[in-house]
Amino acid sequence: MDEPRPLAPPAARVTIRNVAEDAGVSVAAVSKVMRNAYGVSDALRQKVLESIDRLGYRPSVAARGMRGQTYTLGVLLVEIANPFLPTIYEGIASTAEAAGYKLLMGVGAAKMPLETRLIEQMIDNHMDGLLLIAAQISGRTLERYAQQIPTVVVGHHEPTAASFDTINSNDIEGAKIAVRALLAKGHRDIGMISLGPIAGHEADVAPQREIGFTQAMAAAGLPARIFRFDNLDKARLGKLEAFLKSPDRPRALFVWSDLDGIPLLNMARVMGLRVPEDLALIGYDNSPVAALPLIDLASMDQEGRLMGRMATEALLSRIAGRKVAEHMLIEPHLVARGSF
Amino acid sequence: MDEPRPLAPPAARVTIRNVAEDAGVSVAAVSKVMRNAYGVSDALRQKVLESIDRLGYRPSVAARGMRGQTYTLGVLLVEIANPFLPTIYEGIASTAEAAGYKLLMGVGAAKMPLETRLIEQMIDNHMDGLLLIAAQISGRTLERYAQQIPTVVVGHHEPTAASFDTINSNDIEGAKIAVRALLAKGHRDIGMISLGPIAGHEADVAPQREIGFTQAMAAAGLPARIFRFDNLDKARLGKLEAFLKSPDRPRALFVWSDLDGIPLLNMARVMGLRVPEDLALIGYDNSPVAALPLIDLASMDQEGRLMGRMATEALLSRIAGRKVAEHMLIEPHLVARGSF
DNA sequence: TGTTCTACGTAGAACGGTATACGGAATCGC
DNA sequence: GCGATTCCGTATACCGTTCTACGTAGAACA
Repeated sequence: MDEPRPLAPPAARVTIRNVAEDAGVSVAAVSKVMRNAYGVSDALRQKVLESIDRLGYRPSVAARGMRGQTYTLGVLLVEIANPFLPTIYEGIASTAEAAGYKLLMGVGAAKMPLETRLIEQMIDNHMDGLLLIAAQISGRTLERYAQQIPTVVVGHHEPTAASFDTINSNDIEGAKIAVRALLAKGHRDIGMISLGPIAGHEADVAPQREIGFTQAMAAAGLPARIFRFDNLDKARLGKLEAFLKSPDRPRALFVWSDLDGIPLLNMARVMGLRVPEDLALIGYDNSPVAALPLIDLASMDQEGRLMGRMATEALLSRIAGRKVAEHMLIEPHLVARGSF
Repeated sequence: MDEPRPLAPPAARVTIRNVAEDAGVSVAAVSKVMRNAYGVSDALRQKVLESIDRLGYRPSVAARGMRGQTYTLGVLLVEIANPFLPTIYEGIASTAEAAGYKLLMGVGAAKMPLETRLIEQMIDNHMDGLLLIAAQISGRTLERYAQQIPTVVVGHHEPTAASFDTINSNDIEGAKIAVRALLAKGHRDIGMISLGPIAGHEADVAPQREIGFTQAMAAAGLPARIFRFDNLDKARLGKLEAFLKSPDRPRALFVWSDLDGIPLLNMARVMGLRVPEDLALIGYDNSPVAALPLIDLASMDQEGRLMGRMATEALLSRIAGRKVAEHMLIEPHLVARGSF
């Protein structure tokens, strides 16, 4: 064996200098062509493009970031397993690609310190903008970061935020739609399964849905019973089961998310309850599993693709210079299935 | 309104120079502390660390990447909706974090040109290494990229690759285990649902599982019937249904992935077939949905967390200088449930 | 024809770090 | 006590781009 060389130079990169030399022009000229900036003749552009093609040149994002744009957007996801993220991501990806932007993602795992580190990491990578999907961070912290980098937030209600945009499903209205659908089927004893009590600041979607639920029930002159189960509680499934078995549980349930709705429906059937006769259910997110015939869980659809597209468009316009914040709500709709 | 200012300077960044000035030392000294490089006294380190803390300094990844390391690993996922990726990702994330590396992800959407662009993007971002999860790219292309950046591939069999490592589940053995389990329950008329015919090069997991299936059936002296359904075919569900209805379909099925296994099981029950009496099923990936009592689909578990950890460790050792390729197989195990 | 524009192209500083070469002080070996 | 070695810290080149300032040539204008 030979000496422990310090990482043999791996196939030297083609740089802008090589292109300039090959095309017989200045480095700045090549840079201009890359950014299709002002002041390049067709003849020069042609020469440069040929050299770029011949040499297979790709600009270094890192080097670019030091002075100009990186044409990269950072996407921060709560957690990777969440079933309604893919549709949002689709909307983001197609819009970003059409605009010539690349995406790079980080996963926050629903832990705050990790999320802030990821945001900082994306700032450190000189990304041009940030898309936060269902992030848990507080609005104040977000305001601070948003002053350093154009930011758009999805799935986090912060309607008074000044330095970033928010795109949300109209969660209040969504809950009302679900309640009205249950009422229309003749149900009166309606409860809600929600998240909490810890994650309970109004920015999150669950409290918003609670508001809608409470209002819709009040409008019908009915009492609003809300049952909250902690997301991180390991015994959560057991508690949900105990809840189903309790004698005075509601006959119909609006469930804040299919994440809880699917296991609930599942347990109910296994316990021998007839759905919807003994227990009616409407969930939220319209996750793919809810659509399985064996599950057949009615659910509120959030138009994830549209949310993704709108969020990305907002971010691009912010990058282009917009300063005034935009806060948008998208109307959800009910996907009716056999569970209610 | 005022003039269209060119993006008001957003809260000037704290640079290494500010820290140096604040601590009264040279820029190089600060750099050394950051990289805990050789040649710093405790006293100096202390001063610098205090300044870093006071000023809230974070090094720019982009600037770092131009000469040194970025301490960032790129993770390329086939597609975001795949249910067995989260466990792999968990293994990757915990290992990388423990080693002081950050992660940034890209989603290939199972499209080759997109995948190559993402790999190039990660190279352009000066990432220190690449983790490709179930990428579709050909081995030859991978060899080329792997010479530019340390690379480890997961879920893609390429046992002779010289310039990158591969970490895989032992898909041949996994299929054999499933077949043996079906045989042990007395099933003889066993078929396999696989992917194809397009994606059919041996590097992918489905053909590997076909090999194991064929060998195990041959060992039992039974004929091996394989039914392939195209992944991208919009009418795929309809074809699966037609398959279930055909009179000579096998009584037991080994299904290459829960992605097909769950809809199959679902359709079977809806059609009134008894599982496992009329149709026995074993899937692959042990996705969370398979574990739902209403589904209760037996499935091969790939030890995703372990795969993620091993892949990351391999990548780190490659970054540290290892040049000889490693190819590892992890033994899967059956999670027995009521479906067979 | 001389002067002012405009369009094109270039040189060189800047970005924020890392790596290398080097100088001075303290320690070591004999 | 002296040269050699080790330890610590600094100065400076360098990474690959973009951006600013400027020079030059041809066109337009008077």
